[in-house]
Amino acid sequence: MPKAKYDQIYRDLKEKIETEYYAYQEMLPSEHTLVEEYGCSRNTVRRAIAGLTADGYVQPMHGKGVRNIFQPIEQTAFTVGGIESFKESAARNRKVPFTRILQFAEITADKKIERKTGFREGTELLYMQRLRSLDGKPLILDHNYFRKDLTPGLTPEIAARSVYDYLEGELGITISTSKRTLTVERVTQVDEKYIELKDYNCMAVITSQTFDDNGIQFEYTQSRHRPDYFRFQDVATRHRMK
Amino acid sequence: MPKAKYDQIYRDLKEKIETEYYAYQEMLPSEHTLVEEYGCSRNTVRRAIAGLTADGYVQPMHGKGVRNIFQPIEQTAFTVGGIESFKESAARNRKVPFTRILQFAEITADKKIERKTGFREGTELLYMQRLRSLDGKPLILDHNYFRKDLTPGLTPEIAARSVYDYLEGELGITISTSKRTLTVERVTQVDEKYIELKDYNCMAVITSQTFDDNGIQFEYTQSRHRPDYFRFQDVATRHRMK
DNA sequence: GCCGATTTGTCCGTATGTATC
DNA sequence: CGATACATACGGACAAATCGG
Repeated sequence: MPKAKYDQIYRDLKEKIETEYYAYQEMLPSEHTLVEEYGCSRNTVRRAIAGLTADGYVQPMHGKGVRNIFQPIEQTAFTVGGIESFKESAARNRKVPFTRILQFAEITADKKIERKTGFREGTELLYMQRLRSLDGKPLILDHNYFRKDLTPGLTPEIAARSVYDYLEGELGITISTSKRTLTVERVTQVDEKYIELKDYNCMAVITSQTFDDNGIQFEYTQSRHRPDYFRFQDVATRHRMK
Repeated sequence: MPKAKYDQIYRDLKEKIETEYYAYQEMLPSEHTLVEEYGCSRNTVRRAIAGLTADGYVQPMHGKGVRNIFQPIEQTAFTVGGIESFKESAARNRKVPFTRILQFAEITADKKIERKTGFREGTELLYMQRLRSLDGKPLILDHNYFRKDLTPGLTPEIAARSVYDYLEGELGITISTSKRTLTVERVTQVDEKYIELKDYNCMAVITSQTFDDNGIQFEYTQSRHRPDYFRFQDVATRHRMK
């Protein structure tokens, strides 16, 4: 729970933007004004604005001001954004989540697994396969690999509820960085068996390596989504070239 | 061309990480050390490190140091990352690009286009449809909408080379933010006509709204990729909850 | 367990540069 | 040209986490 001042300002401005207290395309108050409003230094205000910029909420313009460029999004499909557990995503998308464990096993990484997951050969791993349903419809098939030594006491029961709740709540692990790759792959027999695919022959696939606050990878996941319920969102800023 | 000191340091460290001058999982020199090396203030060093953190290159650990968590990626498919023109992406993926113009027309936004693109009804637009090939293989189908008043003098000839070169070079437009949505959609007749899809019945689709440095949207693009040559990469950091 | 040294995190005040109006 | 606004940079202070003795 960050009580940092810049984070308070960040959240306050974010809410004012989301609730359209500031209109789309409107200028925010100047940094100088915000400094007086919040009773802080200019650096602190700038830090909050930097966060909103990274989120694609505002765009600072040299010499002119900071423009609100936030537009609310339509939430039809299942939208993926930052690092979230399935449970959190479901709540944000206002769906009722359900998880069914298909497999749960302890394995040791071999060369093949090393290439795929990034875990060194010989690493003790927990492997699980989970079918995720939203509002009763099976939509997502997850293949997880957790480092066993970093996730002690992880049982199928926990896996059916929320692994992240357990890791963050019980074990005190801080989840920090996730490197993700998004591809489109052919359906497998397992996909077909558990997910109603109509005539789709592809799945939207997110593979991710997740690191804790020590920079140690504790998870590798492949998450296979039914195409028509998948949506991934992102804001990019152009890096000045050369 | 940014000559900012923090950017110099950012690039220098980035290169040292990419060339494995610092090994994977190794600690970078402390901020204090870097301050002396580069002859700058601590804030400036910290700003460079913040950039590397956002890129997923390093992970700072309170009280311990900054760890290198960069791993080079295998470049088999066509990898998409930040905001890039097709030409730039092709160069980064070491492929020879070719563009064929399928359509080029001036249109006026109606209600339907407004909903899709975010451009207000009545806005004068340039619409173009382009087939992109890499190493001779047709792989990507682009549908672009540009605001006509912001992109004067844009011809089919320019569209065949690089629109971004023209906008940034000739018109002096600064491209800054892009909001992207990634979905998987069924193939259309146009897809089938121009792209060798084997038996795939889906395409990887990136839709994006791009803004200039005034926060004005000047482009809407839908970019349809052949699944087996598509790869999207991303680094996410977990926001502390509540 | 305590203490001090090291390292990163937060915040402040100020100065100067640059773009806009 | 001056006023305003954001961008960069510096230096200092204190807090919080880590580590070694």
